[in-house]
Amino acid sequence: MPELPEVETYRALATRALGRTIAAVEAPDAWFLKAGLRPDVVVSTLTGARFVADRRIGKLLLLDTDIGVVVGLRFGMTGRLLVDGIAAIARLEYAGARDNTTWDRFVVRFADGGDLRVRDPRRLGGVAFDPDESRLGVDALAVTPSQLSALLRGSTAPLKARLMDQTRLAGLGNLLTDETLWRAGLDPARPSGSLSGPERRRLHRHLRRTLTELSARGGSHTGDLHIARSRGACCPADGAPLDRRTVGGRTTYSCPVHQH
DNA sequence: ATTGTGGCCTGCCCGC
DNA sequence: TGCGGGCAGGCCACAA
Repeated sequence: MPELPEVETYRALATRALGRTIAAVEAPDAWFLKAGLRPDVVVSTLTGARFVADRRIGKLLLLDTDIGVVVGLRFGMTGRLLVDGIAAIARLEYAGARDNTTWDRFVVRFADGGDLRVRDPRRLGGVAFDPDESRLGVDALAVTPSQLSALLRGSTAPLKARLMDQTRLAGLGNLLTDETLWRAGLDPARPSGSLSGPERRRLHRHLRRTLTELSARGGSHTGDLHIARSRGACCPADGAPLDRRTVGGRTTYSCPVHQH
């Protein structure tokens, strides 16, 4: 599903859409529009405008326009971005293999004939104008060791829940978090504030490494833990049967032997 | 304020 | 072969 690496790929693809005049907008699914946005408002506002910058904070893709409005795109767990018929990601975990234009929830047509579209089978994503960027924490790709320590310190919430709290750290979803904690040898259910200094530094190191490695491999579903889980239920590191639990309200896989 | 829970949405997989 | 229940998780509203 779209976590930070996928949305970063979407952002790079969206660069193709910059500077092109918007000739038409289709918002066929009013439910997909968030924060009170209405289809007629989306259409009338964006028609004639142009995107001038692409940005990303965590899993939120931001497209600045030349009229001052910022278009915020969220992709939920099955949303994909296509520009000029090019998909940033061909197939998405959990999203199904088929392509279907009836899943296009938001389409921007350019005067030159191309288009930008959000294709989301399960409709868990959304489009908003001027999303509140201050509600998102520091981006997981940019977080410093001291920032990570600060957001963990003093909290009794499970480590996994804290790392997935988008208001504190933006970009990690279920798969990336499980993979990072598995690599760092940390129990997802540990109280966040219980980590020692060395453990926090270890977590930071593995967070960075996991993000860059999985991005290079092709996405948040390419982690060693995730791949192993689909084959069997044994830890790829030490062969122990993996634990399957609910932590922070999410299905969680971890190794009882090397994660503490 | 912080932490926890349930519901939204729908394609797909499994068992009958 | 068809059917139905359960599952997946990002995000938000709401409860404690």
